Amino acid sequence: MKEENLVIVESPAKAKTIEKFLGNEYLVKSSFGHIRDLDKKNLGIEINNNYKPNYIISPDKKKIVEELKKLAKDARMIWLATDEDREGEAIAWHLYHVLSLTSEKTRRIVFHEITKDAILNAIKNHRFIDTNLVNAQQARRVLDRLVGFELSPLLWKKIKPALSAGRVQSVAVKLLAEREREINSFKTSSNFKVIATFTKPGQDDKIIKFQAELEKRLADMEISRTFLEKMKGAEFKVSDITRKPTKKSPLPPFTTSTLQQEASRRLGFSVAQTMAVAQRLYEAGKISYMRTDSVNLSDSARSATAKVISELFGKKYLHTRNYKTKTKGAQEAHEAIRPTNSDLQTIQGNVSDRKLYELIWKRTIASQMTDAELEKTTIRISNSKSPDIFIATGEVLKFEGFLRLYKESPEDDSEEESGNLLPPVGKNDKLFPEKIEASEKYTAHPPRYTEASLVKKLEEMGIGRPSTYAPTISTIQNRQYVIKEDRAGDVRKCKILTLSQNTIHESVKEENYGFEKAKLFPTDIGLIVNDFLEQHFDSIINYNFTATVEEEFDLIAEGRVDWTTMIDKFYRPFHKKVDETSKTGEKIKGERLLGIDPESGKPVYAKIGRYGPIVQIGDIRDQENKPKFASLLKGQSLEKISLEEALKLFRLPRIIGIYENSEITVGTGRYGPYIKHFNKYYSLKKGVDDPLKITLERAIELIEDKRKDIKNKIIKSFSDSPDLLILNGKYGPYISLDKKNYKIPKSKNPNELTLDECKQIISVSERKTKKKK
DNA sequence: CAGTGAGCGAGCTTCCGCTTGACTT
Repeated sequence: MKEENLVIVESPAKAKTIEKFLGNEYLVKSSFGHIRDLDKKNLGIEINNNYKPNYIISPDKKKIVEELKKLAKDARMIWLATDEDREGEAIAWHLYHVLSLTSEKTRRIVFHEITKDAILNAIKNHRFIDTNLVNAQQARRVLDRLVGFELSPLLWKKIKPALSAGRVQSVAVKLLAEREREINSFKTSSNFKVIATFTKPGQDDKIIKFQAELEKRLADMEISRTFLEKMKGAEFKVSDITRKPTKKSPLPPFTTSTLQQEASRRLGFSVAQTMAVAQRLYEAGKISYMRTDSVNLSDSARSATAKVISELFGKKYLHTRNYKTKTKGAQEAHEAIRPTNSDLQTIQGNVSDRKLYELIWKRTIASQMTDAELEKTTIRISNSKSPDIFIATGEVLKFEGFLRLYKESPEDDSEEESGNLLPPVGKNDKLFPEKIEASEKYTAHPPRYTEASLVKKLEEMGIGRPSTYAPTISTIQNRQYVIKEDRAGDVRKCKILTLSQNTIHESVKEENYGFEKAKLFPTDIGLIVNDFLEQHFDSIINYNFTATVEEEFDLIAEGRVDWTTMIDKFYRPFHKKVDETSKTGEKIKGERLLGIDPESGKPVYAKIGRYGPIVQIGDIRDQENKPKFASLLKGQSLEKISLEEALKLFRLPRIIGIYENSEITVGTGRYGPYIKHFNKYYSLKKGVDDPLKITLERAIELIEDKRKDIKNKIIKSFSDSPDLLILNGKYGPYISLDKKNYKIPKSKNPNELTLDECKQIISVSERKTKKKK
């Protein structure tokens, strides 16, 4: 009798696992997350009916809901086993109503780990749906909808269509905008770092070389020179030695956010890629659930881990521990991300799957290993000519502990890098400097965010959830508030003064700096939207907003505040502000006057145009001479572009030469820089070609490349009908005619299609699309 | 994937959190 008991969880993979634990009088099904949501067609909330939410069954859930309805009807008892957090409670509540359940045949159960004991225990301790917690979720949902669906249309009206704003995404953009401006206003300075290289005879007459750094940095070149002059003929001795034992503890097992960070740092994964791989591993039963904010391991997982450590490394390396989460607002409905089978060090599968799995395995095992023990030695070195002190530090690993398995940073992996090996010295030992070098060091601006470091920051601020980190990062890129890219660095000169053999030598070293790899840059639109929101809706995108409303959601969950009262208090002033802002002022274009064009005497502006950032010579109101426009190039921004750079852009389009008796021109259009030849367009390679500098040779190369590509793309053409082509596209072969594309049935070989067959495929598909309409 | 412009004004866009597929022309 499988129909006796119906258990509903959120994830199908979880359902499969649980079914194994429970006897066959239990049928375990999943809801695939939320089954209902606010109506998307309008606000989905009846403002004047005490904020009554208008829930509708999500289109992609209709099938599963029908199935669950049927099963629930036949079952004797329904166990709602969704996650024990706000969202999980709401899912249970929606199920209860949508499936028309009754309190007699419904039980609410919860467990935080998927083990037999945990589940049987949950069944014993069943309860009923917590309405207060459900109401806290409704408040969360309604608030997010109100903010998103009132602010977004305001942006369409004031800035441009299809933009968006929200409690989470707008804060993410704000973080990037603020950091970018910090970087723009950062003034680089330099000072001099002084390093002395000493030699000391070690065991077996081996000479040990080691370095010591001057305790303070010197302000400039002249001061450095004076200092080195003073060091000529100075005598050095050890004035003090300290040895201090230190410990390094392992990091806790992975949460969604820390997994994303480590996979980014060590494997170079984007956050979306990490989640896609983790999802595969989860569905294959290799790892526990990958969307979690908990660092907790179940008792059984911990003892399995302990067994592995004892077997692989011995008891000496075992130190089981419980980690406590420090994350604000963590709901801890699941375990940490861990391997389901601790014995499995690696898995079959593609490279990414294997690498991510091994990372998870190592981190989990290491979390239950002993601390690493180190000894840090500090040698202070004084000299006869000045009171200044040189300091040499070195670290020796006494016991590797968890480091045997999991190095803290990728750099730790290279053994010899671990630096300065110090010689055995005693107090008052004399030391002889081989050379002393003062080299110029520049201060660095605050780092730009990567996808992963932005997630980390959001998590620290308690904004967003494990299930939304990756989608949020995608959203701000899709809206083109932010672009992820590499940017070329620059070269600068570092002055070096070297004292050796009693003479001072001056040299210059070139240093690369400022190279950015896969960093997030706010775009002009991102900055303008952010400024607009900051100006009018600071209270919403303020870093404290989420924290404050979370406190209120907690009060609702405790039954101390009515959720509609809370929403009303928020909505009234908010909506008033939206109305006011909507009425006043005109479109925001981020316009900036750059200066006067020396040729025409007209003003030059930078602003957002219909298709993105542009520069403009002349006024729009000038009826006789319409203004001239030019698009900004990649890497340029409205905020930073200078008059000189702007004027250069007007040199496009320009003719760069003749090829095949026809002019080649270079310009920039709405899709970026291009070259034009015979009325055909060829895009320039992003990040490689500069339209202001491109040569005729390179342009011809691009034209020939594109011609080759087109040739390779054509599988078949017909002389009777030159417009009809069989092409090789991203999704395989297809037929192209009059800018429309048609799918080739799987049964046909594209190489053998005749013209008549093609025409038939086209007419069949035309008929189909007509029918749809 | 193809496209390389700049006041005609239709109808559309959008939030955050739960969870996985379908299959591109």
